[in-house]
Amino acid sequence: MRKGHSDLSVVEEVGRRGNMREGCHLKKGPWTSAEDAILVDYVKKHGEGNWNAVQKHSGLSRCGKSCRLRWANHLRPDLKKGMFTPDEERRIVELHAKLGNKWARMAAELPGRTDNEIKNFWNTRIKRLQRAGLPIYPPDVCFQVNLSQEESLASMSNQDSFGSNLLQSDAFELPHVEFENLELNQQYLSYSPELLNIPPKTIGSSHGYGHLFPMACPPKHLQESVSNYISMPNQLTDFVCEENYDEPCKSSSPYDSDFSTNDRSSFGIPPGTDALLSSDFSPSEPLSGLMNMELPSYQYSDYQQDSWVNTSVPLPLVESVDSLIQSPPMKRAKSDTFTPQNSGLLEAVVYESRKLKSSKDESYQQSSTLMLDDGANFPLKDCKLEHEAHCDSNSPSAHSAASALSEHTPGSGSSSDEPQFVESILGIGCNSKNEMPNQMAISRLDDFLGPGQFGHDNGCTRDKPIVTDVIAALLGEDTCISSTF
DNA sequence: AAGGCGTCCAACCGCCGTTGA
DNA sequence: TTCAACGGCGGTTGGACGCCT
Repeated sequence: MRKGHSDLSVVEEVGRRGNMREGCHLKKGPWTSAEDAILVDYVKKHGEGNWNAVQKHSGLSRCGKSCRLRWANHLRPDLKKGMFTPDEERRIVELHAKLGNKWARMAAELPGRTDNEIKNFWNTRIKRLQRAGLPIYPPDVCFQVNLSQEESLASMSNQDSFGSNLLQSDAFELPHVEFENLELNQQYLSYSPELLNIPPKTIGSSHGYGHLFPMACPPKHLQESVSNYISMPNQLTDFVCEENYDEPCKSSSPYDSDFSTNDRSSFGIPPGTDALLSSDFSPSEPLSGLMNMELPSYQYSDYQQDSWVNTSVPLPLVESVDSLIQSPPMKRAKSDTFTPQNSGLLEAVVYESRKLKSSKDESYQQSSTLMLDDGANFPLKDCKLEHEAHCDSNSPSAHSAASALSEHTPGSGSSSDEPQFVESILGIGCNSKNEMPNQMAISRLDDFLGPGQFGHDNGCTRDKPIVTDVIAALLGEDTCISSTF
């Protein structure tokens, strides 16, 4: 019980809502110990459930809902009180990566914990990470989630020949990329946590999660060392390689040892998951302020469509990478690489005008990127619209996709969002190389468009050649880039 | 000491699915 | 089949508290 609430007000319940009857005088506000005792006594005698009867039989001036909530969150004998243990925290992160904001389901997996507790924990954690500009999922969690989801995806798609073929192939083959020259591990390890812009509380509180997260603005020398690796443009600025600074980064798995394959996960986005459908995400950008917190599992930041441009054109110059790296992320988000994603209408207009201008001025490669951009717009927009009419709103992916469509479109419907749309489908927003083998990308497109829609007879069929061209172009360049390393 | 600010968390709100009459 | 009651769930609110200046 909180202090200072002895003066509980008795309020007239409007009776319009829920199960409250009109005219009933029901208490609101904090519960007193006397009320608790009454409720406990009642439940002991009658068991849980039938909460509206509590008021009738026990004289409690509380609505059934309130009784249920009180019991479930505070009076249940099996409740575990106190701070979350490190294991529990980790479990919550994993579960959230898998389930999204399904607090009740998460609570079911954590004996003695309530959905409210977990929700509060998550929300404060999210806020903390947001402030620090950090991704919300640690790499290992992302990887685990990805693995499990890949497995379930594989089993689910047995009936779908298209998907099945993809999955039976090396759809999720992780390209082997080596970074012999990359001494990032060592370099990162040499940094003490205080170098990171992470509040000490964050670092310490999550037992390994806080300091695991990338920082928004790494130290200059780190940026410089990182900038040598143009394969990892700005993402690297945010990357902290492994869970513990005080231990060398171990290459316990391809995932762990390979930046190029794990960088998506490194930024808190489980690869091969709904996140790819729900939105583009940007590991290279902090999540600060712009992240949609509701996203199932794979919260995303709504910007960074430039990253796909970065990866779909030939390798950027080192200088440009440097400039990217050395630009404070938030500043960059509003600078010349900004997108209207989270901006106002005015910015969307400016973005459009710049895009138009650049289509005239830019070099072949740049313009080809824009062509990709625009080429992708067209068919996918059609498909998108058709899909919206067809998709099962109950399906998580459909929901995610719908979210992506709606939430990605500030001021609703700026076509400049379409590249992001494509990007989000293909999952190349954060890092186009390696992690997205061609077939996987197509598989995701198929997922997005609906089971079997892509590549089958459906409303999008007429656009398929264009779509595939776009994908091929993207992936071709992807492949090209990845093979460079 | 006091005010501002951020964090925590209990409780409420409103929507939705289920159930039973 | 319809409708109301109920219960579950996720989002949001607002007060207490602690830290900082």
